Order: sequence, then C-alpha cells, then structure tokens
Amino acid sequence: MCSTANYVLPLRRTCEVLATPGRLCGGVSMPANFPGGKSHGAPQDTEMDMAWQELMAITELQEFEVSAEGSYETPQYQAMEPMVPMGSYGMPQNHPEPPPAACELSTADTFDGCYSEEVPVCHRLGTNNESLYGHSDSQLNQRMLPISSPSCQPSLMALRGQMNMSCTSQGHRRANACLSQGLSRHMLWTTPGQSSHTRSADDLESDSGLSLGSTPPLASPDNAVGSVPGYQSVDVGLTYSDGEPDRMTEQARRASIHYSMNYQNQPHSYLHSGAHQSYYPPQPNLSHAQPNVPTPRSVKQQGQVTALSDLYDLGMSSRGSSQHSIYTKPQDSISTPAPLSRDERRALALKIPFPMDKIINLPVDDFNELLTQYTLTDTQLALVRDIRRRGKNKVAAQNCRKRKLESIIHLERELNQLQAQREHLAQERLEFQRSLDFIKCHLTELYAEVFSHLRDEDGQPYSIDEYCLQQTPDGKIYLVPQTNMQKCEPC
DNA sequence: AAACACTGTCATGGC
DNA sequence: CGGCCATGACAGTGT
Repeated sequence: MCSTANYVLPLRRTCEVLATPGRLCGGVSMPANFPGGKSHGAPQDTEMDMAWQELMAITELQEFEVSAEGSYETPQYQAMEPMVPMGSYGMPQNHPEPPPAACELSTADTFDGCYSEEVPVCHRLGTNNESLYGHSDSQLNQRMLPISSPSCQPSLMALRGQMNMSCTSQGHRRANACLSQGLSRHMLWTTPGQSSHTRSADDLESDSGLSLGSTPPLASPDNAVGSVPGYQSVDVGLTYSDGEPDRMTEQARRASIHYSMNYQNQPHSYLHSGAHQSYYPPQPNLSHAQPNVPTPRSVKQQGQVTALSDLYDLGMSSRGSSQHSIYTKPQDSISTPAPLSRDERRALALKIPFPMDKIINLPVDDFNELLTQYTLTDTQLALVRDIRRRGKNKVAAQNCRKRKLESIIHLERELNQLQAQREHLAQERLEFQRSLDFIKCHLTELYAEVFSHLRDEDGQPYSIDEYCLQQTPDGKIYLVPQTNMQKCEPC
C-alpha cells in the first residue's frame, strides 16, 4: 500500500524530464535517482511519504500571504495561484494561544498536536495516508497547483529562504485614541482672530440691525433718527439708545408698550395676531440650539418665556426679548420684562402696523399682500423687509447650527466606530501573520525532511544547500541544482 | 480678566 | 431677477 514507488514517481519523472535539455530554465538536468522499492526501507519511506504529502499540502500555502509592511515580499508567492481559502487552515484566533512565530516545531509530535489543528487540510491528508499513497502521480499532480506564469518556476527554495525572515511589522500602531478627543467641538467652532477685528461705530450700528447691502441706509431707523428726514417725521415718543438696550428705562418700556397697545385698534394689531406669537420672532425650537440637554440657559429661556406669557396675559404686546438679552437673567421677571429686540423697537419706532411673526413667517405672496393693505413709507417698507430677512436668517442660523452639531456628533460616532474597526483589523492581521509564520516554519521543516530522504544514484543524500525543489506548472516536482535554481530566480 | 458657549447678524453663494 | 436657504465669519453677551 505505502509503496514508495508511487511516491517517488514524480521525482523519477523528474529525472526523466530533467534529462531533457531546456526544460528547466536553461535545461539544467540533474538526474535524481530516488530509491524505490524496498531497498531503502519501508519505515523511512512511510515517514517520507507523510512528510511529502504534508509538503504538497503546504505548497499550496505558498500563496497564503499576508502582506506585511515591507516585511515579506516574495515574487514567487505572488506569482502563484489560486489561493487556498484562509478558513481552511483555521485561524489562530480560534485557539487560546497563538502558534509560535519562530520555528519551534521540530518534532512530528508537535505537528500532530499543533499543525494538524492549525491546518485542517494537512490533518485530513494525514488521516488518509493509504489512499494518498495509492495515488498515481497524476493524482498527486492534481494536488499541485499550477503556476500562473509558466516562464517563472516557483521555487520551494524561495520559501526556505524566507524562513528566517521575521515579521517585525506585526506591531500595529495603536489607533489614535486622542483623535476623537481632539476633534472637539470647540476646535471646530473657534474662528481665529475673531476678536482682532474691531468695528467702527457705524459697524456696530450695522450689527445692531443695519442692512448694509440689501437695504438703503434709510432703512435703518436707528441711524435715521438723526439723519434721515423720513424718519425724523416719526415721533414715537420714546428715547432709547440702541446700543444700550439694557438701559432702557422702565418708563420708556412702558411707553413703548403703551405705544404698541395703541395698535389694538388697527386691523392687524399686535394683539390680534395672537397673544403669544405676536411680536415674537419664530423660535422654531429653542431646544435646537441645545438638543436634549437642558442647559441653564435653556432653563432661563423657559423662565423668560413664562414671564413673557405673563406679560401677554396682562395684555402687553411686548415680547420682552432682545437679541442678546433674551437670555438675560431676569432680575425681576415679573415686574421687569426683558427689553425689546432691536427690530421690535424699530418696528415700534416706525409704527409698523403688523406683528413680527407675520412679517417673518408669512409666505412672500401673503407678505406682499399684507404690505399692500397699508400705506408704508420707504423707511417702513425697508425696515419690514429687513425684519423679515433677519428673522428668517435667524431661524436659518439656528437650524444650521443644529445641523452642524448633529453632524459633529455623527462624525465623532463614526470616528469611534472606525477606530474600533481599525484595531480589530490590526489584531486580525497580527494573528494572520503569526499563522503565516508558523506555516512557513512548518514548510521549512518539511522541506528539510524531504531532502533528508532523497538519495542520489550512489545512495548519498542531496545537500539542501546545493539542490532545491521546484514545481512546474503541471504540478511536477523537480530537483534542481541550487546554482541553476538561482539562475532561474530572476525569471 | 480670559476662555468659552450661545446667539444674532451680515455677506455670500447656490437654487 | 427676486426670494429663500445654508453657511462662514464676526461681534455682543452671559457664564
């Protein structure tokens, strides 16, 4: 059954083939007379057969290459195909302890105990030795993988030559855990040199509501108070400094409220537009700016709204919120409402006869229709359009910031996931590399074992340093002199 | 006082 | 072409 004749057939044919000039990269032939029959002892042959079968199986592994960064580049490996599915060899991660990276497997027992588990293919082969021994060389050849490039002879020596290569690239760089932390919201929000720009007094006024480009200067009543004739004709009966809203006296505030209440007689008075919404720019969702987490500021906002509601309940149309003072800590939220916003004050000053929410939220057609219902001066029209523009932009800015925050949260989450995935892949790569090192080590030992059983015509062993085994595209194995082998390597 | 967060506003570009 | 929207930038305000 375990006839070594079957085993040595390929090598006998090797001798025959090698006798043909030009077959192996220059036609170097080296007759390898392998002991056949019983003259060399069955036990030795059996052991050799097993080693050979394992070697043939391992040969398929020549393509099993985990590309390590500059650590393991072998053209012969890359030229071979196809690749054995990795799963067939059992990844070391299934074992509590990974196989040793160095050649520690010098005994067959070690193979049985380790490699057979690591490489199920070999295990399978080892348990079916008899049938394997009965294979004809063609059957054995079927187990040998073809070479992708016939002109380039794959060399088992290439594997042997790599046996000493250490896989130093296993160490993966730990994912930068600080990256996520570094991507702080603050970093994204901060704009350098913000405070370096100083505005002139006019600029400050523009910040207080002047529309520099879209609206002619007369559209700004704050400026127009002293400079625009059209505005001078407006007597609102109150004085305030736009730049000092907090200094708005209670008397002035009451005056403004009283003034606004005069609009109750108008067809679209502030109160008619809805008590809680009148003069109240759209606050689509105050929680937008601070999603989910109620900040002290949002609490204050709520309190402010409550106070405003009280005001409205009292019949006051004042919204009581300034663009910057809406979050002002209510010193006396009941008796002292927050000052009006600039636009609200301007609207009051110019006697705009409809509420802020309508100015801002009405569709453009309705808005234009609303404007046609009143005879407004150019100043008033400009102010109304500015109020509308600013109000819409305010909402847009709030939404924009909300989206920005959500985007940052999403990206941070994604970053964490990618970092975890990267670490997982790095670990997997390390395990693959260990497995590959083990397989290489095993292959080297099998290679040496095969050589130890080869004999020339005089019964002398072949030197592993002088000869090498080569596999041809048809799967045959040849014994080639090392010097010729080296000559063939460049191809 | 400095740093930071939040907000409103403007300018700009795209639709 | 006007209106709307999105967004970066800036400044004011509060914590």
